[in-house]
Amino acid sequence: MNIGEVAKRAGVSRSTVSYALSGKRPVSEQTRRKIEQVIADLGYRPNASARALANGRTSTLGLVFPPAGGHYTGMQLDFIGSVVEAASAYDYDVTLSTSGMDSDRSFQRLLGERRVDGAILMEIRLEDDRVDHFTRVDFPFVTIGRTAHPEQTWWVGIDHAALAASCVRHLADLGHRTVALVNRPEHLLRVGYESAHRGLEGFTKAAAERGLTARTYRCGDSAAAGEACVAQILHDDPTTTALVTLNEAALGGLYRGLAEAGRLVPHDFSVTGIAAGHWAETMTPQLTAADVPAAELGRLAVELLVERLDHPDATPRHHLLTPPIALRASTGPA
Amino acid sequence: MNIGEVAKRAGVSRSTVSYALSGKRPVSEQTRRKIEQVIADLGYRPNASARALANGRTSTLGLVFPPAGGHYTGMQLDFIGSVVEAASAYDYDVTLSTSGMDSDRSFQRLLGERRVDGAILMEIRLEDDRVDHFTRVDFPFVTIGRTAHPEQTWWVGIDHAALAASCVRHLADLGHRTVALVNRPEHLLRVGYESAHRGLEGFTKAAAERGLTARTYRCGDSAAAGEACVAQILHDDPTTTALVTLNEAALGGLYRGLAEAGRLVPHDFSVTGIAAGHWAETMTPQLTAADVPAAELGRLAVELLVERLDHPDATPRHHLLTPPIALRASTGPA
DNA sequence: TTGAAAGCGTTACCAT
DNA sequence: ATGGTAACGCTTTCAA
Repeated sequence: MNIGEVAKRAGVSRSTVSYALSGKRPVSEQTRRKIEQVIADLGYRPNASARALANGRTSTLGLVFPPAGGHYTGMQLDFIGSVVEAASAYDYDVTLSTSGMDSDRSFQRLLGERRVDGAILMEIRLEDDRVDHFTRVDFPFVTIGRTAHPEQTWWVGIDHAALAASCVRHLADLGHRTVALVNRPEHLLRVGYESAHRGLEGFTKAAAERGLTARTYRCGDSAAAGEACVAQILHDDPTTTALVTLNEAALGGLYRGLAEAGRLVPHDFSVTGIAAGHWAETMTPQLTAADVPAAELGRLAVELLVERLDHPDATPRHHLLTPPIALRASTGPA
Repeated sequence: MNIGEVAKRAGVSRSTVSYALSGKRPVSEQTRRKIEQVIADLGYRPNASARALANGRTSTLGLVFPPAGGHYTGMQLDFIGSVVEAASAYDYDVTLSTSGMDSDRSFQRLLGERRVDGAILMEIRLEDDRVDHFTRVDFPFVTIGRTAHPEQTWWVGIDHAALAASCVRHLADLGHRTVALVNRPEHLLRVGYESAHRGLEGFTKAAAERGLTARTYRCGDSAAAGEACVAQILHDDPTTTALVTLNEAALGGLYRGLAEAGRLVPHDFSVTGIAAGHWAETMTPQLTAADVPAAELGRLAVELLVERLDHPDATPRHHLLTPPIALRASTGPA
């Protein structure tokens, strides 16, 4: 059941069928109906590979996210889901590629073999070789997150610095004087992970502005690491009364560590940070946090990429989101 | 930079280049080296669309998972990640498709336009029209989870009935006499969601065998719903001393509800269920639970699918996993 | 308004 | 061991 078969049964040429389908050339009402009839009877659908070969576009987007090993966060799943749904609305498929560096196998396949028309990159680093590579070969892409020099690139992101800063100010307003930052793991900072660096920067700056005593910690992406991290914080400075976390996966462990140290949240100790909204709500007490609008970011990324694909010479655009802190139950007066 | 260009520069024909690449026909050592040289210089990679058109295979697998709306669970992300990684090891890409029913748009695209060679279906229902559809059109697929009649199909899954039953027995062994089941939401049961039904079945049967008083509840996939569910459970029968949950997303709410009711876990009340391991560990106290080996399931699903694609007439195979309960800190003597 | 035919970049069969 | 060429199924230009 290819286009030739449809043409034969409808008594027209293949080109007429093609035009009837695409509407790029007028087709008489009569033949159009005849063709539609045959198509419905046969259940014909044009072959995607042939179509891709003919017009040089695959109607597929690549979504590049880092390999497992490190656990995935809830945020990442929300991104993936929203990207797939948004892409589907524009008639694009999404193929996944796990890749940390531009040397990855599946990453090279997507690009080299032209399996996708464009790509969305997650988990951006300040200096990102994947971004450099895409830019160098002029391949259309949008990043979720931004590099150190995002001027000429297309991206969506949240303002981690502003978010971390507003967490600090929120704590300062409540009277806290000694605070800690629970960041992502050491190795992510070392490779220049954007959110970890910008969050750290915002935290540090805001703490200085408010004259707070501030310490920063790197913490593994697990409950166990979070628990250990709290112990360290309280050991280093027992007068600490609040923390800001950029580490979603450690959150449960942070709570547990505080409980073990006999610090009641929010009475004796305040916790806040950046996290996915529904995750923040599973905690007890519910986490006062800047909710990452992952679904919206995914949708915006797709919209930008589609726009870029439709207008290859458009000037780069971006969206920087600064969601407000959702006040819940994990922070209180010092 | 297509195969013709390579051929020209190497001074051979296109077919020779093709055979040098695929190894399906002997090529003299000399020309092979010359060709490889040119390929390296040009950075040539065969075009995936052309290749797919020529040999009728896309080297892409479809991964069908349900649309958002209901939040995704941690398990689902683990599946996705492991499927992508395993597929990559077999040189397959993975394209995602959100679909609840066989009528979905992106689902139809994947199938109808032959964008994928085979598919992996998640979130299986006992009577699943997607499975029926795939079977009817003889499209190669593997399900994560199994239908009511899985005899002639390829699948991987976990034995939810056995897992729920062993949770019940664990509680009975601890002396609990009145227990509750926190299941997935009403609408999922109504559409015949496998894990919810089989879990319910295993729970009910095991409770009867041990002569326990048992009640079952349907609970929304959120912390708030979990909180409400616990309130209901304790209202319906205040003598309830333990619960089994199939609902990962509600877990945080269940703990909160118990705390609000003044029931200390595990001292006054035991909680157990089926969940992803690292999720179970973020809870305080850590959840004693049957850990779903999501990563392993994803890998096995890919292996089965690849096998099926390589041997179209092989007889259906499957893997039924029954992970043991990991004893943590949320259960204790009645 | 429609048809014929030349691509798109591979693969694989048929020759030599 | 290698080359020529007809597929694969679609789009689009050129003609009528």
